[in-house]
Amino acid sequence: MLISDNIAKLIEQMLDDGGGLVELRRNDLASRLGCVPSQINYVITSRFTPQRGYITESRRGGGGYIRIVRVNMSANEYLMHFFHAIGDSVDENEARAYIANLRDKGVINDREARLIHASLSDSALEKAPKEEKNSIRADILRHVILTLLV
Amino acid sequence: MLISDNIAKLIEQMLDDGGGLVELRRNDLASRLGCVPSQINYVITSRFTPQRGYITESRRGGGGYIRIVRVNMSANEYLMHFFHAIGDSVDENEARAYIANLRDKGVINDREARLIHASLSDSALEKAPKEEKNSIRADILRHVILTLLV
DNA sequence: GCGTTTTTGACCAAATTTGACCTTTATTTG
DNA sequence: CAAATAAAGGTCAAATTTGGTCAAAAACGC
Repeated sequence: MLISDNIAKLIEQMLDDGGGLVELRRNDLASRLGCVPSQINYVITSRFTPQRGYITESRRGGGGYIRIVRVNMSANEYLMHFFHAIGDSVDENEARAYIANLRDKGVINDREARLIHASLSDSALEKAPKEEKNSIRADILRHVILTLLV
Repeated sequence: MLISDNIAKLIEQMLDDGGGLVELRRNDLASRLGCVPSQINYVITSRFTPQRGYITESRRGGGGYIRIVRVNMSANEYLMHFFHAIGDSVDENEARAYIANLRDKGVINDREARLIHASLSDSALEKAPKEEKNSIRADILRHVILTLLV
């Protein structure tokens, strides 16, 4: 297992323990997991993004910290949030992140998540011209989200 | 026997062992079989296609992999009937008819039907070039149906 | 011989890991 | 109190580790 995955797993754990909120010390975490401190930043910027439903903030200096909050909204709020967050281009990984999020929040179930992913996968869109693939994906995702709104 | 056939045979073997799912490292497999890595791609794109009932996805970078899922084509008679009926072009009306049929047969529920329709609608695919719109729709529909079989 | 499939390899793209150097904030010291 | 120092966290780019693409060459089948 990758170091980054371990870092992410531990942070998720801490979020669970903290009811969706965690405040960590970057250097502690890094030395606990045997990695360089900047790798913590890498994991946070690559995995704990707003698109995946997290908000982060931090502070330097003595008593510094990194705070991560798992966003919690109603299903419709989530859908609206994502609907607006979708720009005019979404790559497969972003799509995956959105879908995983909706599934984790219980807005869609597993089967629906797989269904939506199938529609948005690179593989399904392979015939679309490269330049437009991501904007088509964004359009599909937007349509799907509208469909889910009550 | 062709190298490609050996690669395919080994992957099938791995799929058997993994209950229809395998995650492989391209470079490992290539060196194990004494071929160049790109030949693995060739085999996957020429033999492990959605049309033949396989779904693939991959990731680059550290911890990268190629994942292949083999769908159980005999799991659902109705779905397979539709799956095989899909040509390489599906217009919105045909798509609607497919979806309605699947819903009437109880293979998908109302919400799923709406979800799938959202992905296949002309409106969602408006950015796709006119000449390819219907073949992209066919690809998406195929992927969706495979997903329902998993 | 000709068209298709397979084989190869050079070059590309993406994700991760590391480390040197930078900025901000709190605390200590004169 | 102001300056110095210590204690965080931030940035960025290079190196590394994977897989992807594409086109030329070779092999195959008719």
